[in-house]
Amino acid sequence: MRPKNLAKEEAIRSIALQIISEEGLENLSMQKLAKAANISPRTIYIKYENKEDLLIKLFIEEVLGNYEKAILENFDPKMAFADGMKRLWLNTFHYLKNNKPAFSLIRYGKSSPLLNKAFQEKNIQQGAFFAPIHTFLKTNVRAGLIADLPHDVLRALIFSPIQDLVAEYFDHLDRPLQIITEEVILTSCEIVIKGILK
Amino acid sequence: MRPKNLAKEEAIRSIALQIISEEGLENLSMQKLAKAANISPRTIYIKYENKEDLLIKLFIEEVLGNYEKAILENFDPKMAFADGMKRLWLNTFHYLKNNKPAFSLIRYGKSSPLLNKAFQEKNIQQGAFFAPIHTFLKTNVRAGLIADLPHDVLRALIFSPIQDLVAEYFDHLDRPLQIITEEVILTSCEIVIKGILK
DNA sequence: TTTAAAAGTAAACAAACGTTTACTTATTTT
DNA sequence: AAAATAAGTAAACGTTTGTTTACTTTTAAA
Repeated sequence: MRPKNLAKEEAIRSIALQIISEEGLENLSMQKLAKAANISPRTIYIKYENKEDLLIKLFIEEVLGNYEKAILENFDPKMAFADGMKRLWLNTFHYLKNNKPAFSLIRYGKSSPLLNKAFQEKNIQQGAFFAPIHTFLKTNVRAGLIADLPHDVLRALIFSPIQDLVAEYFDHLDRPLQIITEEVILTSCEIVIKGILK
Repeated sequence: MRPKNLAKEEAIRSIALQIISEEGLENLSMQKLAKAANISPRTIYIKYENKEDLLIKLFIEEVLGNYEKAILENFDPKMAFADGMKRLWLNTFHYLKNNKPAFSLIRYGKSSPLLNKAFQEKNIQQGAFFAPIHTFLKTNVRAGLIADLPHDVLRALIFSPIQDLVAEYFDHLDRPLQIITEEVILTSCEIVIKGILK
């Protein structure tokens, strides 16, 4: 039998992300994607059941999977709190800043009911994404080092600013004065650490 | 001449938001909207040039306009820093929690290139949204009370957590234990204040 | 009371949509 | 070398898309 062309699978994913990033999820169509990837629409349906299946797999497996791997690089839940935080923030900053298409779909993951629902289900059924971060926060709460708040609340306090800072990095990209630098990220991280430490 | 039916205009806006919130921006169509609002598609085009115009006006004028008004209620840039922060956080929490359709479109404003671009342009050309907050932060930076960082960075540090907490409020709505309460919001606000104060 | 004109409707337009049908190509196994 | 079969294509399916055309209704002003 004929073996599948992995380059075409990769093209489907990367070009879908590119369209979403440049034109928006609401302007992604199967036919546009096929044309841009230089394949027949039918080829997409070999790998994916339908458009929703494509979007969900792209989001959960491709984007969130890679994002998780990148964020957790050189991170260990047993690190000292401030060190762990800085590692996570810098990993997030560098990965997202160099992967705008992935970042775009991640943002849609919080807007689109389809993607948000898929994320919740995955998070409940198959063990949470970013489990080491869960451990990290729990450990530091138990050690009495940081505020004793539910995990989801801590996550919002600690990681939403860095995601918004990356968004600002992209928004300011074409302006003369680039304000979101690694130095600003580290300063911001220290501010967040200061707030959360008891 | 026949006067325009304001109830129909209002229906267009509120039902559009409802569809976006329940089915996603990517599933809003002019025909679906017309049918749900019990009007002819043509009627939408009396008030709006086209679909993009509708979305932009809905986002900028309707949603962000009301959001701004609600957030700034009983707020004064001259308030003490902690008081101002708590006022802004509580206003945000109460308004968004009671206006899920508006919150949905606000989230799309950070995902969708169309809406994000419209926001940037409006923010630059016609004076910034949330100008009193700008003043508030600037004043407190100048007074040496809070970290001296660019306004956009301060905004990310201070307001992205509350928006994410509201998202979690909605995500947890149907679960037995509601964790995002006003008490949690105030505790979180104090943590953010502690971090940002010099 | 007629008239001007915007508001509004029902139905239709071409184009694009998600998806499938009918078929060809390429490769492994026999 | 033949048979089996998944990968892949080109073209089309019926539906829905955003938008418009042709027309009717409703009101304020003349």
